[in-house]
Amino acid sequence: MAPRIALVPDPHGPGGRLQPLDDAGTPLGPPAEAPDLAAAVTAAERDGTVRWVWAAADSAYAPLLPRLPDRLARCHDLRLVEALLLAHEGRFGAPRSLGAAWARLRGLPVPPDLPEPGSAESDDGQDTLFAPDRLQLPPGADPLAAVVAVHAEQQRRLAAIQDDGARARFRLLVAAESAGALVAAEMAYDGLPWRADIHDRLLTELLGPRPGVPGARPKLLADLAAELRQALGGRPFNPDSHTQVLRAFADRGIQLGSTRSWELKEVNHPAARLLVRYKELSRIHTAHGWAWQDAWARGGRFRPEYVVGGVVSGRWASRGGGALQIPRILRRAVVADPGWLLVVADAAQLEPRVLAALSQDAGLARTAAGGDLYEALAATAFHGDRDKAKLGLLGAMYGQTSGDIGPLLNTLRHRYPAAMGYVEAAARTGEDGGVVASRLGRVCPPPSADWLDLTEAAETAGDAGGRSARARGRFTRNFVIQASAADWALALLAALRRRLNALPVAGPAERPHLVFFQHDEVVVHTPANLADGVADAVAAAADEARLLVFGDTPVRFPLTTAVVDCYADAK
DNA sequence: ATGCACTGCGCC
DNA sequence: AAAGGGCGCAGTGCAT
Repeated sequence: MAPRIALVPDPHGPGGRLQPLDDAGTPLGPPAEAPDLAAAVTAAERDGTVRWVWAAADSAYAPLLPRLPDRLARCHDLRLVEALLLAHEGRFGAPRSLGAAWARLRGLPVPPDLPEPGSAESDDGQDTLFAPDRLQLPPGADPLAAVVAVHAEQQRRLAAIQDDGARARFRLLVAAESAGALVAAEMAYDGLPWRADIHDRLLTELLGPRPGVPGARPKLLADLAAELRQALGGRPFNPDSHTQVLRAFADRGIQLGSTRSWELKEVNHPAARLLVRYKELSRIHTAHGWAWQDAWARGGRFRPEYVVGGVVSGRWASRGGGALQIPRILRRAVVADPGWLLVVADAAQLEPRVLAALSQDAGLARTAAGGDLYEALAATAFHGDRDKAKLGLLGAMYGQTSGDIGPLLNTLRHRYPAAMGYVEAAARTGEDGGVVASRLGRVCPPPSADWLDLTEAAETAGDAGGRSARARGRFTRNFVIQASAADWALALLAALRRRLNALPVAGPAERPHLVFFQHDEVVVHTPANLADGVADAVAAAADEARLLVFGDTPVRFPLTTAVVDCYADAK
């Protein structure tokens, strides 16, 4: 049984080609033609655990999903791994497609990555040098040979990492990132249960009935706009226009610095209250209203596209539908199918726990060894004031210096020197133009050329350089934490996915599956009778992630888990 | 008509 | 004196 198999689907039709490999990526025997790729893949998975090697999940796995009875166990996603390796090797942002990696290997001109479909620069068809399949291989190149060659080279680059611990962690990152590719493709395929009728009822309550004319302002929103106009003297203006709003308020003698809602909330005038309400409702209408439902949530499922590694910190991004910004109020519409339940689990206070584990600060680790970290922190260092403890720690992690936070930071520095030293060292590295890395070795982007110009000129050109340096310090300070939290979350996803696939079920249609993932929170859609088992699996996966990513640490990463019908009932 | 910068706000 | 990290998306207003 080959431990790895390179896989290339035929661009048209159900077939493909397979090439068994050893762990170093060396071919074991000749390639095989598979007239039915899904059947061949399924048969290979029955024989034993395979790590599938492919150019990218969206081209190799997504088309296969509808035809697979079971989900694949493991993969090595060349595009994602290429990006991790390039950053690790100090070549952040170099093209990462199969064709680009292959061209680098052969010393040929490297094709740029294609812009994402749907993005502004996306303009297919003018590319004659490379095939328009996003792999960016030149016409005539053998995709399977390229996959095999690039994979072997990636394995060589991974093996070349000198430090044993760093190499092991980076390999874990490669496996976890690749597992993320599986999860993302599966979640896009399965979709998040979405009750259009409930969504519609919520919108109608908040905004009034759906306007007959698309784009028209719903009744309650129009009423609010009219009230607002009256409150400001009756002259018509567009409440969506910042400049017109500022002018309308100024005409009544109210000087606003901006139209931000936190500023409006401090203005003692009826119009300010109305405008805040208008903005809240208008946002729901424009961002998650009927047009959104038509575009993204049809057939009982919300189907966004997830972008693994879309954020430099390793967090996921999404394309379309604002998947990672679903307003809390609309979570009412996320309801399990009849006979099914949602298991919703989120990591409590993930980032401060990550800081405690990263820095190995004994004192902070003690506060992170159990339940409420902020409570424990408050009891130890802030005379029981939980708000202060939370504010101070968040400020330390974000690089905040404003407000009354100075004394809190001083307390933290005194009590938790290792933890504060850790983030401050990361900030200094960033201010000096260096790069930092997550626990598993995801490396942050280097400063831009503009940044270097600006900071080098700082002494002569006033404060802009210094301000820019401090901004980069805040970025690297936060990066080490946010990216290490993303490491942990990816490990959690991978472990949870494996555990879900191992649960005994009557058939594929009865299998619990991940339907949502948002930085530190997962949602599993499961047949009701399996919900307890799923909850146990999530808890076990969280502890497994802790051990994998942070090893022997007293810090715990507890989950808040709820088994519910409706997502909105989870909190 | 289309692109871009900017503002503002939803989520973590 | 002020100084909070990361995103996606929609709307305005100006430039082309």
